[in-house]
Amino acid sequence: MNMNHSDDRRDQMDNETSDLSKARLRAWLQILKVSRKIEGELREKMRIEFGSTLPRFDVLAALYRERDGMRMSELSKSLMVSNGNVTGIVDRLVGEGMLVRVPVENDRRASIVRLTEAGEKDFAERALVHEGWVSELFSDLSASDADGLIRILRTISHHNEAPHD
Amino acid sequence: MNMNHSDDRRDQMDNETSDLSKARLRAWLQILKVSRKIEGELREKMRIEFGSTLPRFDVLAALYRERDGMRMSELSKSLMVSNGNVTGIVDRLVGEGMLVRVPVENDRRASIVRLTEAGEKDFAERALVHEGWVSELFSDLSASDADGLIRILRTISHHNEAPHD
DNA sequence: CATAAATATTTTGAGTTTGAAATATCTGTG
DNA sequence: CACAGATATTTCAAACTCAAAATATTTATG
Repeated sequence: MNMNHSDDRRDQMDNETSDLSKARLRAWLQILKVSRKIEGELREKMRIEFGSTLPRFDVLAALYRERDGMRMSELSKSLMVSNGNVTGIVDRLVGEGMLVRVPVENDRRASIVRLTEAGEKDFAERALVHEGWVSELFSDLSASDADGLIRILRTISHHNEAPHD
Repeated sequence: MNMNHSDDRRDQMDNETSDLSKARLRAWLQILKVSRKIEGELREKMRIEFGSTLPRFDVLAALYRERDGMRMSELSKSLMVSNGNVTGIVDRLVGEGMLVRVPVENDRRASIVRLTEAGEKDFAERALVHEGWVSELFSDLSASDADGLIRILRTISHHNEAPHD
């Protein structure tokens, strides 16, 4: 009966802080837990089976989807890592003969990175094995739960989308 | 009509590879995408608001839940990172006056790491702000979707639990 | 056309991360 | 008690990661 505006707001905050907010925090911590666990498993398998690493696999995967190659900036945006980071990974993959840097016509600042023939062939094989690993690690995930998971995660991604370009 | 055993198996594999297996791979990629995006946001906020980092926050959080302190090995197991990693993070947090290393009675190999009074106070404040950030980043996540997400992710965690110790 | 601003990439320095090796200590077996 | 193996932690080298600074080039503006 004696509630004023600040009481209202405080009560609302308290509820949010102790219930929904906590549930979201738990959800985030669970996402973190699963992604760390799975990344750890995949990293070890990559190392043992392919003598390679996850970041390299990610770069190869991005370039396998874009057979005409990508610019460094496109690559770093697509992988959500910094430009400087991609430089190092690509350097190593070039050293391994998986990638080549191709100069861009009419823009000498930029270069296109693309898979070599060997890189394409190697990655195609690795991708199949990788998919098998993931399916195994997620073998308790039914088709409907997979769909549910994707739907829920998309609502989160969309909210945190890069401000409209 | 003319199917033999190997045909059966191949068809089954093909179905799994092209359907359930692909759905699970998509689910994994979506987990990865969300966790990278959210980690990036939180990293930036940590840096700007607290002049600190996520790994340090994670260590403080683990020790805030265990006020009597933890051993280095417990800490690294709890955070799912390597021993050597924790050593460096703890070194820096000790340097900042947030943590202390306390020798363990009867075992001179080990030491217990725990929050200092200042560390406890600082972290308590940061944790509240952090929870607010997460709730904001997850603001499109309803209570029931948060619960659904947690349930599904738990089925994945449990499958990949450390082999019973 | 000069040149300021924008863009693409690399370099740099600090921090994080791993896996393996090294160090120190403890425990169990003879 | 000796000492082999187990355990706890640190050290190490290589890789990854970021944010900021530096470099090179292009574009737009006066």
